[in-house]
Amino acid sequence: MKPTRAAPGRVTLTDIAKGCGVSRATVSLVLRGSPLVNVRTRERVEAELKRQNYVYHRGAANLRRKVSSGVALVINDLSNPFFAEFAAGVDESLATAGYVTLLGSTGESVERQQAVLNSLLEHDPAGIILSPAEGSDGARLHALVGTRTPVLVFNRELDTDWDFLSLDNRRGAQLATEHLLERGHRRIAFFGGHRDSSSCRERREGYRLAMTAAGLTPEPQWLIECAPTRLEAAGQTGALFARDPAPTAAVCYNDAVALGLINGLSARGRRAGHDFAVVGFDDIPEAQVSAPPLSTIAVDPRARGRQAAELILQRLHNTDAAPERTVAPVRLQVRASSDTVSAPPGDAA
Amino acid sequence: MKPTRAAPGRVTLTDIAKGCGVSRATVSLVLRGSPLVNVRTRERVEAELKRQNYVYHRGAANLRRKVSSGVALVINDLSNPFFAEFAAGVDESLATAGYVTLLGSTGESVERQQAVLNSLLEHDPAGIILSPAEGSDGARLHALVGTRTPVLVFNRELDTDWDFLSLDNRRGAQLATEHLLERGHRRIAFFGGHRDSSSCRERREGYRLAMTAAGLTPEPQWLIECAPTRLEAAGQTGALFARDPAPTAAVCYNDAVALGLINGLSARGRRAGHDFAVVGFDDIPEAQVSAPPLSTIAVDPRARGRQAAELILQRLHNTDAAPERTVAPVRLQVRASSDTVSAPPGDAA
DNA sequence: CTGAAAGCGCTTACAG
DNA sequence: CTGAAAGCGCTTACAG
Repeated sequence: MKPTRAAPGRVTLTDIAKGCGVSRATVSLVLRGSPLVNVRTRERVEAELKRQNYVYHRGAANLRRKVSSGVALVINDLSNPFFAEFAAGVDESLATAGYVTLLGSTGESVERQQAVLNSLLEHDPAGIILSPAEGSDGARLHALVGTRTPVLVFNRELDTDWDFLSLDNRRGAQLATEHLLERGHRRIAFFGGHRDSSSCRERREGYRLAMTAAGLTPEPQWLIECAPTRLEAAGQTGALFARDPAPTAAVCYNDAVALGLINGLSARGRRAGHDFAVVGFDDIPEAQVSAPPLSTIAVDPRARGRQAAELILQRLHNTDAAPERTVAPVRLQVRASSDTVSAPPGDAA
Repeated sequence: MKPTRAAPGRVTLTDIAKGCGVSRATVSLVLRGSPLVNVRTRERVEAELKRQNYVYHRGAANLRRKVSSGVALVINDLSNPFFAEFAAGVDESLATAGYVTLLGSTGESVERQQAVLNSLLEHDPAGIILSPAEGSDGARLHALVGTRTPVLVFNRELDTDWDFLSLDNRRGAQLATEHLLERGHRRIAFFGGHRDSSSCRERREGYRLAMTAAGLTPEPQWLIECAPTRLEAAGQTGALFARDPAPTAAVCYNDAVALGLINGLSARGRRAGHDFAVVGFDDIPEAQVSAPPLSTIAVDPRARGRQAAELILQRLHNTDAAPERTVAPVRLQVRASSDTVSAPPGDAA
C-alpha cells in the first residue's frame, strides 16, 4: 500500500560537484550537454559521474522543468494478443522517443479503468493512449482526465473531442465480403459482435456496402449478434441455419468469433472450408494454426501501436490543433482453407 | 526526443491553501489523511480540492519523501501470449498495491534491454521485475542496475544474487513424459529448445528422470535442438525420423515448438495424434484450437505475474534478507488428441 | 490543531 | 566559462 523507502546513499549532483570541485550548476550543464562548459571541465565531470556511478533523477529534473517524460498506456485487455501487440508497438516507439510507458490494464472493467486513470494521472503523464474498456462513458472519462492531458483514443470510439485512431473497419469488412462474393457466394451472413459497438456497426456497414454493390440485399436473419468470444460464437452457430435457405458463408466480426464458428460448425457435422466458408477479422496468431487456417483481415496491431505513439507525441508538441481522426489501413489475408469452398452449384441467388 | 511541457496552470497545494485560507502544510496533512486536522478544517479543504479539481503530484511527494511508487517491468517479448499474460498479472497486483508499472519491452535484444533498463532506472523505480532477454549477461546487468534497486528475475536464470521466480520446468517435463509413458510409448524424443538455456536444460532433466524411472535410456538422436519457434520446429521435424527405429512420441520444449512439429508432421504425411504423439509446454491459447488440440503443461502465466509482483513488493520491505528462489507449480493439461495415439502394438522396447 | 521554514534533486536565468 | 540563488510541488519536524 505504501511506497517504498529508497536505499540510502543515492549519489546526487551535489556529490559529483564536490567530487570534482565545481558547482552543481556546472554538473547539470554537463548532464544536459550544454556547449557552454569548457571541454576540460566537462571531461573531469564526466569522469566523476562514471566513478561515482551517478544515476540521473529524471523525476526531479522534470519537476523543476515542469515537463513529463511518461506516457500512460491504458489497455482494456492485455491478454488479447491484438492489444498485447499494440502495447509492444506503443512501448517501442515511446522508448525510442525517450519516453517511458506507464502501463495500466483495465481488464475491460469500467470501474478499474476509472481507478487506473486516476492513479496514472497522479504520475503526471505527458499524454495518455487509451484503449477504452467496453461500455466506457466518454463524458465521465473526460471529467476525470480534464483538459490538461492530451488523450489519444484507440480502437473504440468515445464521445469526446480527443484524438482517435481507428481501424478501417468498414473497408475491412468490405474486403472480406467481396472475397466471398468472388468465390460465388450469394447468401452471406455477418456473424457476431454487438450492434452497439462502433466497430461492429462499421464492419456491418462495410459488409452491407459490398452486398449492395453486388446487387444483393442481406436478409435480417443473416445478421447474427453474439459476444465477441469463441464460446459465444460456437453457441450461436445454430442461428445461421434456423431458416432455409441458409447462408453458405459468413463474414465474422472477428477471429475469435470465426474460430468459435468453425468449432460450432464441426459440432453440427459441417466443416468450415468444405460446406461453409468463413472469413475472420484481426489476424490473431491462432488464425494461422487453426483448422482450417483462417482467411481474415490483417490489421497489424504492432504497427498500430507505433502509430498511436507517434500520434500522441505529435499532439504533445501541438496542443492547440483540432482533434484528429486517423483511420489505419487493413488488408485481406487469404489463407487457403476456411474460405475455399465455393457456393453450391446452381446456387446463384 | 525531448520531454514535453505540461499545459500551464496546474493546480497546486498552494492554490488550495489560498482557496480556503489555510496553510499548505494543513492541506498536505488532509491529503495524507492525518488525524491531526480538525474535522471542520478537513471538510473545507476537501471541498476546495474538489472545487479546483486538484490532482496530486505524486512525483513531487515522492521526491520529498525519498520514496518511489513505480516498479519497472522489463519484458523480453510482449507479443508472446505467455509474457503478455504475465505482464497483465504483474500490473494487476502492482496497481492493487498502489504502484504504477513502468513498462519496458526488449524484444529479446540484449542491447535494447540495456538501454531500456538505463532509461527505467532514471525514473527511480522502487524495484524491477526482469524477464531477461535471451543471452543476457548477469554480471553486466548487475553492474548496470547496481545494488540500490531490488530485482526479481523471472523465468530465465541469471548469474546474480537477485531473487528468482521460475517455473517448475523439471517437474513439468517429467509430467509430460510420464503421460506419454502411460500411453505405452517407449521411444520418446525431447524436441526443441536450445541446450544453453536454463529452462531447456531443466526440462530435459525432467524428461530424463521420467525415462530413467521407467527403465529407459534416451538415445542421443532423440534430443533435438531448435530455436523455440514454430517455424524452426517445423523445419527440424525430419531429424526425428533420421534413424530407425524412430521415436513414436515427443515431449516438446514449448507449445510453439509443438505446433511447429504438428505442421512439420503433416507436411511429411503424418498426423499428430494418429501416428505420432506430441505434448507441449506453456498452454498458450493456440494450444486449445490447434488441430489436433494440444496436450501440454499449464503454467498459469497470469498467476505468475501476480506472484512476481507480490515477491518484489515483499522484497521492498525487507531489503536485507537473503536472495530467494521461488519455484512455481505447473500441471498437466490433457486435451484429447495430440497425444491419444498409443505406441504401435508390439513396440514395447 | 495550524503555520513557517527547510529541503528532496534538479535547472536556469543572472552576475561575474 | 562558472557559481550563487531561487524555485518546481510536495512533506515534515518544530514551534506555538
